[in-house]
Amino acid sequence: MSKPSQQRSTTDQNGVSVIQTQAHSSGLQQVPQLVPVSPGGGGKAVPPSKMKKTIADKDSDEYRQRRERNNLAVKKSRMRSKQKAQDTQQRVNELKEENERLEAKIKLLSKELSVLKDLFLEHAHNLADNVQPQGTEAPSPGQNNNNSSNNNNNNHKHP
DNA sequence: CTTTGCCAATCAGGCTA
DNA sequence: TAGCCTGATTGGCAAAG
Repeated sequence: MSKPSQQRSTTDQNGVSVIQTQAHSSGLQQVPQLVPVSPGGGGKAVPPSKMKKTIADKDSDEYRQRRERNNLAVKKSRMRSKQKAQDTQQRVNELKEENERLEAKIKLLSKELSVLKDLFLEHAHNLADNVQPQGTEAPSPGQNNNNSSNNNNNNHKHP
């Protein structure tokens, strides 16, 4: 939205751009960047000794192109950073929802287990009551009851 | 106060002599 | 392997909304 802030630019038309970077009031940074500019424009590095000559050659096309590329890279980088943050937040929300679903499932299954336990215990008690009627002792181990007509009331029928 | 844009410094990885 | 090159990242600042 906002636009050029720190640069007063005069004529940015055909390569000839006079852009003056406003010195930051704080004066903390703005150390001139070493911009390698080779005479032939080959793009090759310039030895440090010659570099000083071309320091902060802010009027050069080389400089402007470099700035423009960097500005694009900055935009790209910050967009990615933003996207990553959004993705992370979305993932957090998804995991929270999944957690809630799983908690609900645990609750349901616990309830089901409780009901089944109760049924089992009730059944077990009924069995115990039928196998050992009141006032009757269990037969002694060595004494086999060979009476076939005896009706033992156990419900243990295995089909 | 937040957003947007720019600048400069620095980092990281590929390339070359 | 050292030095260079370039895109990516980061911090600071200013202006606009």
